[in-house]
Amino acid sequence: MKIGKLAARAQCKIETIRYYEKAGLLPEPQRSEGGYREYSENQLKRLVFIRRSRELGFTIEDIRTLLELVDGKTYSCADVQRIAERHVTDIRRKIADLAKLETNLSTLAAQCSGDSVPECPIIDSLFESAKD
Amino acid sequence: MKIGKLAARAQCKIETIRYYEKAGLLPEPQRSEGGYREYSENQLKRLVFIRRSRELGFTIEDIRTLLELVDGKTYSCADVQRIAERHVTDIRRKIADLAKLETNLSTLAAQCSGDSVPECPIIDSLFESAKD
DNA sequence: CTAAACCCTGTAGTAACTACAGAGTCAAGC
DNA sequence: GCTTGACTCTGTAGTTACTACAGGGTTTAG
Repeated sequence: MKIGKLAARAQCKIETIRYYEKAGLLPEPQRSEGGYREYSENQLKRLVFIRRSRELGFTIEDIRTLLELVDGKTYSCADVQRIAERHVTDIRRKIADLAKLETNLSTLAAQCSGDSVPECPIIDSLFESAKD
Repeated sequence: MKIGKLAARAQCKIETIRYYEKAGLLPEPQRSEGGYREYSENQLKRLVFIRRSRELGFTIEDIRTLLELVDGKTYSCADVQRIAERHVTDIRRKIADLAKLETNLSTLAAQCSGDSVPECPIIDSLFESAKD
């Protein structure tokens, strides 16, 4: 199958596939006489693996590691679990940061009068130098 | 004061200040004979405003808008509130996305045996084509 | 046989910085 | 007077994970 078909079946863009190839996540595929990339079902599986990993928020680096483990057939469940748990920790930290932000910002927004006057607690607070 | 002092007092890097200048958030300051940037206390206040806005997660574009409102002295509390509330909505969406991710990923990680065997529910799930 | 649909490479753009390289300026100490 | 070190300057390239062209070549349907 050619790259367009692969992209449609894997639900990603053609450029993204070429990007993954350059990044070393997908091996260079065979080429047709005219120089077109030709993909197999296995390549499709691999691409879906990559897409799903990205949807779970793994970085390209993480995915490279996961694929190396898979390719080397040397991976253990524990290796993968370790990568996943580090990632979960990251996500939890991000959530906590955003939650703090949300609290701060909605507190400030709630203090706004909503009037068309040039006095605004948000602006005032941004100009203050102190910080909690 | 020169850029190094400004950076120290505003708690940001020298390069960041020059970046903000290029981005149009900070006006081009006066120069000394030798060509060094010279800053006033007002410039410091403005930079702190920018830094604090960034800490609250506003984009450079948002900050440009806020500063235009402030500079034009035409801003109303309602304008600012609108920008802030759009941002809060963004943050809430991001939190929800991350929370979903966290649930998925920690469910998967919990299924891992943690053994040094090459069978792993995470890898298996990534290779599946179906998706909820 | 030609026009549309597909594919190719390579480069530049995105956000918000950060990190140099290679050069110039300034103040203090000897 | 000179040197050394700390500071600053501009300009460019790198970061992440793509996306969007430009300017070509290939394939296929009518």
